[in-house]
Amino acid sequence: MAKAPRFERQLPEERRHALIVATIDCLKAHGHEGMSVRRISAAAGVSIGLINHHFPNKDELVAQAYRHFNGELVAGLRRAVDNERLRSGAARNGPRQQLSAFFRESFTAPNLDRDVLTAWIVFWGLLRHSPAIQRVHNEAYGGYLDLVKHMLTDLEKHHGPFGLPCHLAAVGLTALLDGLWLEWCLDPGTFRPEEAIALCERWVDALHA
Amino acid sequence: MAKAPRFERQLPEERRHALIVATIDCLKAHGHEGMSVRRISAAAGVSIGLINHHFPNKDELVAQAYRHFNGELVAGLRRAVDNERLRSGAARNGPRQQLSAFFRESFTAPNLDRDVLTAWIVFWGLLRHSPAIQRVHNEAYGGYLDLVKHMLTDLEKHHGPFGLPCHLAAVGLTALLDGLWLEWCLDPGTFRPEEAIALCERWVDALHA
DNA sequence: GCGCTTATTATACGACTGTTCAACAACGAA
DNA sequence: TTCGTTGTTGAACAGTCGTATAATAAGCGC
Repeated sequence: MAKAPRFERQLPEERRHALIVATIDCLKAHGHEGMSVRRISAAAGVSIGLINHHFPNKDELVAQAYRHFNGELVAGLRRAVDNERLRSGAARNGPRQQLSAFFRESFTAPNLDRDVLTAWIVFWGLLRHSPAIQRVHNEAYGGYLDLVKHMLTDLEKHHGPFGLPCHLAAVGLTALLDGLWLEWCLDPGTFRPEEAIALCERWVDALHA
Repeated sequence: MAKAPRFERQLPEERRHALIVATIDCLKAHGHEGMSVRRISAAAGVSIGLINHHFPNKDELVAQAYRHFNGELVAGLRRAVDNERLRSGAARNGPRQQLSAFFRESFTAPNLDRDVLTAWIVFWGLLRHSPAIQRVHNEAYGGYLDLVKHMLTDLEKHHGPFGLPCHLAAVGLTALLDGLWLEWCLDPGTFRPEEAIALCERWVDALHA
């Protein structure tokens, strides 16, 4: 009877991805205390030393986890918007409907999740002092703002000019979105997700004035 | 020649306050890494053990630092609003002008400060898992929301009804304020503080529609 | 001056941190 | 089967962490 192998070798790429996913899980579950090589390696089911074999140091692992985390979020939102754009049906699926889809996606699972905020807070906390996180942030967070800005320019093209510069409109809408999302995650009892969506809808409608 | 005393005894109340202030300084300067008894005691100019003499444990010290931190913020904002209310001059100082003063105060020093966000992020990060922080949060953060809600009810009384429930208006305004403030602190290059104020003013003006 | 209270110090402890490194072993190639 | 590559392990290292504890001394009442 052949003895079972004690572990399975994997391609560096796969293993790195597994470690990144485990890192995100740990940050969502335990916040800042989850950002330790021992918790992460345990969550990934590997030994402690493997992290430093596949990543130069812990900061780089966390930075790549931030890239993946932000990428998944933006991809999910973009997918929801595209689905709305390509949807067939009676209703017209113009820029305004796409924005509504964006709002709905922002304020439903898996985005509206307290654990997600827990991870975000860890990344925000690292932003000031970790160059690796800063590098990823500059490249990744722009994608979110571009998505919002693109939808707003489309809206302005179809429904007439706003009462304020498009850049400012994007700033204001992302602030309202992030602020509502933050408030709800910090204290879900204050208001319901549908109310947050309604506030966003109202804000967009007030642009043409 | 009498030798100088090696240290100065202080009343527990004074020492506790000094330690709380040192804690806030450390959190603003170093984020989560500043939340260590060694850094805090060094910043306060005392030995390590003194913290556990005046506080049952570190969590309690941080929680009281949170209370003081939030209290100072709310007090500063309230003071700015009251100054506007009691100001003599040609312009009428009704609820609308008080809101403007509130916005100006929110988006100028010492409130609009990246270091302040650094401290906030630490507190947010503790909120999920530290009962001590939760206790303070429930009692302290309500003061901020009450302030906003009170100004909005005053405004509604003087300038006619809003197009949405007052509770929702307060939720939306605090979200917009916090979101703008968060965005600016994370990346001050995206927009100028005056633009944030303008967005808030515009949001309030759009309430009567 | 002496004595008492207690604020304050400094050390020690065990637990945890990130990183290094030598030994191990899985798995394809020859 | 044997070899070589290298993904993987786990112990060891030097730090830092929060807390407990004993020794110290400042400052007040007498």
